[in-house]
Amino acid sequence: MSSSEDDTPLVKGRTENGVKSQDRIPRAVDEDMDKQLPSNGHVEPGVSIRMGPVEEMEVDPPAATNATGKRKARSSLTNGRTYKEESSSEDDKPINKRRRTSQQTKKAAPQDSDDEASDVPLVAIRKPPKVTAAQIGESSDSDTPLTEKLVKDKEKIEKAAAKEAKSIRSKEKAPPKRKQKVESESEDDVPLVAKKKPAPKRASNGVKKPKVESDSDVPLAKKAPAKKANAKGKAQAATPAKKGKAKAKAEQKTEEDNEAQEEEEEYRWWEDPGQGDGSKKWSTLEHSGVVFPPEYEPLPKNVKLIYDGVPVTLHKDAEEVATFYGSMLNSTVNVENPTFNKNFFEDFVAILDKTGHGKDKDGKTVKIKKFEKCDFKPIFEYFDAERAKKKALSAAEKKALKAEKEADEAPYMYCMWDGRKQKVGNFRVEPPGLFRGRGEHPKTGRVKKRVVPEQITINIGKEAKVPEPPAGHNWKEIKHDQTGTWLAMWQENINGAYKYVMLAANSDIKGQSDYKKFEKARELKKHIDTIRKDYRRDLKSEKMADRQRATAIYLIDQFALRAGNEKGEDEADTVGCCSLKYEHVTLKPPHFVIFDFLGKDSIRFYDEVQVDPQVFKNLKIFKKAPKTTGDDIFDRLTTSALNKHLNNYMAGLTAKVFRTYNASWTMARLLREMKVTGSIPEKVKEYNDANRQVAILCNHKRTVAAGHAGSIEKMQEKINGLVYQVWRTKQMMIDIDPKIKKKRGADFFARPEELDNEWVLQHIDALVEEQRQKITKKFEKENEKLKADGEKEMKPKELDERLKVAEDLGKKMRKEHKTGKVEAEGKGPTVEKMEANIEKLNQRIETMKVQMEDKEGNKEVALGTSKINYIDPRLTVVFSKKFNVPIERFFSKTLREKFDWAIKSVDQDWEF
DNA sequence: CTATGTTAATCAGGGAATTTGAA
DNA sequence: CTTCAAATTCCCTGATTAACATA
Repeated sequence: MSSSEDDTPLVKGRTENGVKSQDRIPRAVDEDMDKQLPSNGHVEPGVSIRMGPVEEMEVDPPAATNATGKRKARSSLTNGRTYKEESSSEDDKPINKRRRTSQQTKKAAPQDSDDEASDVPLVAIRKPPKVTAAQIGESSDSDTPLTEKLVKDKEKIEKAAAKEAKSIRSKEKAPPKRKQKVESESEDDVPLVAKKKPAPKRASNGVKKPKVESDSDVPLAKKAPAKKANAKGKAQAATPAKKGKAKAKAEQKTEEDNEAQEEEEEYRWWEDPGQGDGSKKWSTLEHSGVVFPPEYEPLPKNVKLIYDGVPVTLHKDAEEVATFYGSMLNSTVNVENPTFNKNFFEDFVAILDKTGHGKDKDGKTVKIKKFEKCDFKPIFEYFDAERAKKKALSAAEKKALKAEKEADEAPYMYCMWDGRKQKVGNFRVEPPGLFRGRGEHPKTGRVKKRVVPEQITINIGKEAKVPEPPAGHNWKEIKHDQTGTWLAMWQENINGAYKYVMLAANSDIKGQSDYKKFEKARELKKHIDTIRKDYRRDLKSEKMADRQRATAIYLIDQFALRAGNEKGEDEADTVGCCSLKYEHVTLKPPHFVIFDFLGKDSIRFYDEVQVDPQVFKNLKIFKKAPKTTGDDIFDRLTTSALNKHLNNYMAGLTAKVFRTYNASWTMARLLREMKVTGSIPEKVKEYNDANRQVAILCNHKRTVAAGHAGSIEKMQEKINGLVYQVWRTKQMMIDIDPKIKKKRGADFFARPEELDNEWVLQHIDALVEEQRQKITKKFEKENEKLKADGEKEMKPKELDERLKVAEDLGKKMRKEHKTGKVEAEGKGPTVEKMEANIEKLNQRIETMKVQMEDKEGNKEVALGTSKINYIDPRLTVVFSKKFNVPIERFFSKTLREKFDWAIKSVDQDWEF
């Protein structure tokens, strides 16, 4: 921690704007942040001005701390209310964020009480932009704060339990289904064997077939039986009685197959102490190179781009670009993006200029000048039809096609890495197309060119046979770089980015780095206290650079921000911690901060949090005039400086480790606190809830499904229908026993307000319509049958007759609604029976409500990313073992493969 | 800047869950 | 009313590749 270095003014400071923050924070600033500073409050580097004891710095008015203030601040949070009620923007806030706020504010331990408000005029508080409506979706949330919902989790479970239990029952009751599933599973696994089997066959015509494949294949098959007993024993041990017999058996079988294969050569690298400490990643490496996408197939003669009403013939290369666009007309995200269209058209015209423009049917040149005059519809329709054709193929044909493709690609799917067979990840060269940069990427829509072998560098063992480039071509270069983990590489034409062919996630090498990642995060545990202590101290450092750094680490640690490297002009304008700009952080006295910015992938990060008063103060300083919109908040901090500092605490510690650490730590805590006693589905739900909290912490989002609003509405309608049914049943009670009205009170029998007259009438109409539809459908079907049997059809009059049932229903219900009297239904109706019915209905209403809330709260949270990248898989394995839930409930097949090391390496006492 | 890994959302396809229909 | 199968909807997975972090 060489402070002199931190001290040095950074070249990178935003001096262009004349905005330069002072190296040191003059006391005056801290005490009176209002006071304008000279824009060049620059102090000679190296001349350390001691500003007196740190304590003095916090003697600012707000720092007149006391325990009361502290408690006050806390309590106002704990119930998650005080702040919420003040928050004018609450309704605009995404639902998951609300939960986040309440949960996270708790995290930020307030230290000093703070009446900063009096101290400084408020920085303008921005409301969250309305733009976000789409992202946020219609917050149909009631006024129930989600905090409360969290607290009510237990209740939820109980309610959900009914449903879940049902689903178990149905599962257990349906052996055929299960069997089917098992079969398909085993079928799924078989190809693993089969996949490799066709390979040798193909070798004869493929020529390229490396002997690697067959080498590994043969012994596998031979040795397999030896392991069987072992595998069987394991499978049984791991999955005690719980499982249905059929399933257990089938699974055992497939696992056998798998394990027989995998385990044969299994290298339990996580038990190998000397593993992976050098930079040399392999000694021998054999592989077959890459698969190129198919050549462009010209459109049929009758399918053409139409320009200005004229069908035009294009040169093959230009036509290909036209098809890139034409085939994606249904992708509104792109086609309606002006930048996308502009970029595409620019590149399209460039190609046309090179290859010649279009020709009409007489061979006359048609110059393509205006995007608006291009009509790609015929091309789109052609592709659409092709897609449909493919879809319409019979299952057998599809299977055959798939098998063929697999056979062709088989040689590329695996490589030999230090003699062990390993799966390759992305062995297919990315096909040409239009670049789909996310967010407002300035280059979105540009043509991503076809990659030729001459661009591709191959990395392979010295002794290995170099894969043949396609006929008539050469590789760019052959390397034998043992420090690299890639097999092939090329540079893409849009951003000049490097693309690597590497091993699959389930490979040893990837597993090892995954393992190391989590071990590193675990190691952070040992240092986190020191780090936190230090940054809290440095929040008050008199050196601007230190103070900024401390503040940044605080944010990264507390709110899981990313590091935030600087970005170039031709990239989407997104930020992380170090690149936060003036407008991304809004201060809201006394010590709330609103973050609102676009993070990685242009995903919005919006959060209102409570921060340490000193952090609040610091941010205010960092935002001080003359800084304004567009200026860096951390103008004296770079990610590399930050990481360099972190590295002092622990080798290899960087900003991103905090995300891993906090995510896994959070998960560990949640799982530890969990004492579930319920059924397996209940436990799974609990796990998922914890997973969700981590996802929220990391701000992992997904786009709201297209039909989401609709399905929520549908659910709400269903609930309302049930509520109405409850009302009807209650009236039946009166019908049976008029005296009961007095006994139970009028309130009990009142129709809930949300079901107003208009709604009821509409509801009745809907019910009637539903009935009519049903009856009509049935009628038509019967008629069809009669016709098929050669008998004469029923007359339309018959239908009318039948439809009367529906009409009668409508009449009856409208009358009920008008009079408020409902005749008791069912045989031998009694008050008790009605009560029971109501109970049942209410039960259903409750479960549906829970379901709906879950769905709503989930609509934009993606659980997968945290599960794949942030949550130490060993936590899940431990949970699975401890609570006796099969790991399959948490990890899909691919994840089980990826986390093989975790599944095999821990027992239930392991801790993160 | 270059190079190499890691993390991330999206999309299409398919399997699972649910509903519907018929016996 | 139950059961079973077909139809439909829903949701998860896996593949893809962009976008980040880091040295």
